Amino acid sequence: MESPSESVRLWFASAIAAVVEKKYPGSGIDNAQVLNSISVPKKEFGDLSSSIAIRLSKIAKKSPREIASEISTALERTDLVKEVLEAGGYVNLMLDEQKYSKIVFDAVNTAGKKYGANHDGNGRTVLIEFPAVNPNKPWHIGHLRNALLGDSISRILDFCSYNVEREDYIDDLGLQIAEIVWGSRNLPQEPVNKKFDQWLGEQYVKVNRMMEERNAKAEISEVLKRMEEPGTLEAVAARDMSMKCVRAQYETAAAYGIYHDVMVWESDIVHAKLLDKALKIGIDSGALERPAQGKNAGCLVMNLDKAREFGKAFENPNEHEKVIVRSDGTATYVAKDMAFHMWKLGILDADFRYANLGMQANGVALYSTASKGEEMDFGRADIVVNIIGSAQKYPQLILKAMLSLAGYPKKAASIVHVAYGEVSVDSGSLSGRSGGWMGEEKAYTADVLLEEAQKKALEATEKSKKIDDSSKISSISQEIGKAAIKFEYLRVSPEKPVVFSWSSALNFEGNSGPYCMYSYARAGRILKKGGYSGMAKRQDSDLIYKSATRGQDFELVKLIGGAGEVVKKAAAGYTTSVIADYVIDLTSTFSRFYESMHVLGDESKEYRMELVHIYMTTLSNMLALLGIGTVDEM
RNA sequence: GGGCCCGUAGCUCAGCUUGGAUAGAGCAGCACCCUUCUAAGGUGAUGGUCGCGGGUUCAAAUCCCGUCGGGCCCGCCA
Repeated sequence: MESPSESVRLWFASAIAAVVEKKYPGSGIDNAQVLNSISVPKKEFGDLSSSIAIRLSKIAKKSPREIASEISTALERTDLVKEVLEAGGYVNLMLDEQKYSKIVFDAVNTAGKKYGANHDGNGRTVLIEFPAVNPNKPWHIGHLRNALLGDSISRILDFCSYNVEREDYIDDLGLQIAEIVWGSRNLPQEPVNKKFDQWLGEQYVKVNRMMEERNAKAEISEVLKRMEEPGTLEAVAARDMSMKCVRAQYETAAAYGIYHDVMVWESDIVHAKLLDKALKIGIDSGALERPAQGKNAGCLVMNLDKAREFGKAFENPNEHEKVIVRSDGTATYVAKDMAFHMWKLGILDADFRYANLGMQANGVALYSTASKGEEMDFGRADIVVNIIGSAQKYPQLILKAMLSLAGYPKKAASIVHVAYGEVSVDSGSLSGRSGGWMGEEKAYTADVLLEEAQKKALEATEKSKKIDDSSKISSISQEIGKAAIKFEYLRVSPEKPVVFSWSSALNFEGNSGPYCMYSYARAGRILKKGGYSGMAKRQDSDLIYKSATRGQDFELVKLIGGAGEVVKKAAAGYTTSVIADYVIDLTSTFSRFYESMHVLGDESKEYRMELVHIYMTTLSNMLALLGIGTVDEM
């Protein structure tokens, strides 16, 4: 499935390559180089441009202008070609606006909600993990970055025909949970008078203070140990409390329109004995060793010197071994992660059972690993995507190196770490331990952020007095609030560190979610006023293309024709910012179009309404990839 | 000591994978545009040593080397 822009680009490349082959045989310029030389120039130069003549000039010992003009003259002409001209050494292609418009309009109308999609994934399974927040506090604005990235990347991959499994990892056996189990026995009982994750997060801050006062380290490590034994009071309490917390966190997720397919619990990984199987593979393959002497004697370690081929990170003069299993026989985090990834990639068959936790608002059931329940076929993924903070790059590298050394280099290569910069606030850290997420005036939680955004949207919607129905105002405002937040998060590339500010997170103008939604609503209104009723079914419907010009309407047509290439780029780089960027380009081009050309004015009406229609389809498809919905009016 | 990331307009960012024509948006500020399809909008002007210094190249924000500033990682923590 090629997008219109891609087809034209490929055609242009092959046409140029044919001329080059004929005029300059043996030049060494191949098709890939020609394709690479093609770009979209400023509109005064045309619609597509190739710089190949500049490259050829040295080989051919002629000026770029001479070569470009030679290529322009000899280039094959088709119906689609209006003109091919040389300018400044470039070969510039100008498309026939009527013919190309028809191609784009047909492509959008044929594909509809699938316009921009492709089959690149070919049904391969992607297991994507996000946000893996510890189950002892509400999602804060940093966790939200993870969740929104994961959600949007999932949508993009799904659009590219991957079979996407959205997985969340729940660490119910971590130190933080042990601390809160300990706290529940030592703190005075307080009633749960608010959302459970919020309540638990606040308790956790109190627990931390008390732990320090009482010097409770030894007691807590005892709790942690007992938590790992199935059936103990501690294990049951940990799981129970974690589940309540995750349920509350998932209310937040649902409010943002974020859903998962399966939760994997650390306690179930332990019970399913994944670790033993994984370690056996590690030892048998020689990836894991037992040093007889040195500081790590008695441990099971990975030899970092053997991992040098996997990156400079392992050329560390200070560390030559990574401990995988401690001398007391307990497993480190890395060990568990290795086992888990062996499961994700289908290297280990786990005896996971799954409980159906019920239908979510998106119509998909949520499953959770459990001690008993159904058998399901989660895992066995072709590609594993982990949305994890940049701080964990090194552990992720170790994981991949270890899988390679254990004999699975291809599987290791199919693990993708989408690393994102941490979100911070002026006042400091968002840590759960210190309670930094609680803020001073307003808590930095995903819940509060959404509330604030929706409050602001409600004020703006009421103020504009465009809508009468109050329930409609409320539902529209909710969408707008969500959109504002999502767009602000997803428009920046993930590695960029972010210092959170309320004013920029709640941006409603310019490059923003609400601006895009406004553009959509505005377009819809034009069609409504114009009495648009679908592409003209008349025999002579092709006549509408006579109205196409090379003005702002064609700028919009070209941009719409390029949606598919944008999606491919986003999927290839696991990045959402290219979509956001494109959407801004699209909406502002649309604004220029309708400001400069009256849609319902004259005999061009049919054509222009159809253009507005395909614009709406494209915009809504692209916004959907960011998890942003559309509204009819605002 | 070693490694990774970030540095582009006053502010927030895109562009860097794969080098190409005068480096793009938004916000703020300036001047305009609501009797004409919704002003959450549009137009115009202003604003840039692409951190800095070298190198490669016909051509560098983009590639290479060095350097400065900021952040992160390198544990028998998770």
